Amino acid sequence: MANEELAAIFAEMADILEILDQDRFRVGSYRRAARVLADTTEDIAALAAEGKLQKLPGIGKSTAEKIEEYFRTGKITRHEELRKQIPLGLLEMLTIQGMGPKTVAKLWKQAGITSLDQLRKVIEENPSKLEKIEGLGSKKLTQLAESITFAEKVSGRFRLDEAGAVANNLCQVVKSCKGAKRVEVAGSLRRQRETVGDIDILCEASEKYAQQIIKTFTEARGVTKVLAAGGTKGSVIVNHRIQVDLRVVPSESFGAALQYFTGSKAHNIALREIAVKKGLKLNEYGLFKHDAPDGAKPLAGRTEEEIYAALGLQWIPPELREDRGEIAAAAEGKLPDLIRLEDIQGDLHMHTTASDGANTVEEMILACKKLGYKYMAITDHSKSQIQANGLDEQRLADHVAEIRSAAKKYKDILVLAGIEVDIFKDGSLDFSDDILKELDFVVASPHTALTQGRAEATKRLIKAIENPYVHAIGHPTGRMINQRTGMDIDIVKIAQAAAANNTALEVNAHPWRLDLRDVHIRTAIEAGAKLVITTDAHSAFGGSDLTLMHYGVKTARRGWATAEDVINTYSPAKLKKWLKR
DNA sequence: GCCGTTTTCGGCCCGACTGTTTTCAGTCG
Repeated sequence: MANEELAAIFAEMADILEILDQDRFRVGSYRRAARVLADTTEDIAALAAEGKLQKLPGIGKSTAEKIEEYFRTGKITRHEELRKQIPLGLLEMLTIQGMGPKTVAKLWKQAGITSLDQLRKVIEENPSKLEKIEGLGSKKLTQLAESITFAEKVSGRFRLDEAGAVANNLCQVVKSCKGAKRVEVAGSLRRQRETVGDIDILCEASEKYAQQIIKTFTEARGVTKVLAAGGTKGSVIVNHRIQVDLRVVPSESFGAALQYFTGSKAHNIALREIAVKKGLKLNEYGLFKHDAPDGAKPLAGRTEEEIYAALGLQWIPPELREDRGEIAAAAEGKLPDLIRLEDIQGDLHMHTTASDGANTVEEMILACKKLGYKYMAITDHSKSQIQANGLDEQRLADHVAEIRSAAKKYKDILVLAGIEVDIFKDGSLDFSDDILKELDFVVASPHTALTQGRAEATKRLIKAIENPYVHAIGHPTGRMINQRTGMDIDIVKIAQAAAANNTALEVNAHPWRLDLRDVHIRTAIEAGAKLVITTDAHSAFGGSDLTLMHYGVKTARRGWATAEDVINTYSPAKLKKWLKR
């Protein structure tokens, strides 16, 4: 995908410039451009062709020219030139914790080390070679060696379910400490990004308890390494895998610290720039007058709300804090009224023992009732999903009869008889229209041929969207987080087709999927498409179950979704009407 | 390299922790 390739190129140029110790503001500009390019669902090639690249924030004349060159020639001359100026192995060295551009440059220029492999060998076999380098003592070398080993074992980012479990355990440990008041998760986990790199925990406590709380934290069960343990901050590795940072802050700064450590970094920078323009200074202790002396009383800091208010902004929900336009919206009082878990009235994608689920139709009905749902749809797999025990026409007929019979027993929940029908690679479906039209709810999903190209994949999904008997497209890209990227789709075209045909696009809530993803959701809404948030549950409770809904809701919030955008917030009557559309 | 209802030039966010510094640089978030 061009967006990601371009983002990678600008990020790499920033890295190289940093190693070469060039203008740090230019480095910052390249990094911002990289982030904006990675975030946007706009068709960059089209913008380039129309000369409209500069409407993207952070893209100016020079960057626009580079992007245009990329589409014209397939490369960026400045990028190629920069790559010739350093050994490319340095870029890999830069990814190691504790090693930044200055250290990489020193190792390269003073010791001739140009790759991670080489560095590891030198530290192991001949560390005296590095002694002459200023700033690299034995402790630093040990730390670097450990970081290299750690990087080999651990793959970058963690899914929300993995990180959430670790965070909950450690929050309990911190909460149990003497003097600990509020304990909150911050960072990308609070923003509910689809993956998180590390976990940030914040604890409200007075200064006299801080040291002991940090100590208890660094000695918690599961901690396999202590990276730092200061007076207000502790940092550990849990289970040899994931880094967890704890900050202990006093009550009067708790809101400021929560805001600060929730990020994102880009959001915070934008916020602090607003503060500066107002003659103020924002840090993790509060909002101050620009020239306030140390120890001055903050203008705001106890809660996040008062900080945003003092900056002239609506409070911004964490899921929106990505510097994707939320600050301008908050300044105008135009933030969306985001969907909440309580808005969800039913689940419209789930499986039973009829295909590959663990529970019967009636068990799923009881589980949905227990969650307070007013309606539900049972959507087992279609016949080509042989490995998932997909239903053929005859078994489907029996299954539907069973659902309708069970539904009659439960008057207080509307039970829809549905199917998750496979979308083949050409966009045709696993059942004929004659079969589909007899069903109450049809989710059409791609399960195979997930590596086809963008144009083909887009055409495929649009064909399914245009089928009059299809109500929703299930996990539209088929991606599995940290496992497979799924299909590259033209979300604008797909959303336009979905809006025109009144077909909903699924936000699959399973933390392994989260598909559609946040930026797709936002684009889909802007194009007028409706969403349906579902769990794709394969059991009633305990595992891949109906309670995963909150992940989908939070992902939808990250896509700026309101309840009105999501069909399973409708009342039963409104939903019934929508189904007959 | 970007950006502008104080600027088209001259700014560009802020602090903790570590290691090796005898007063601070580098890294991180």
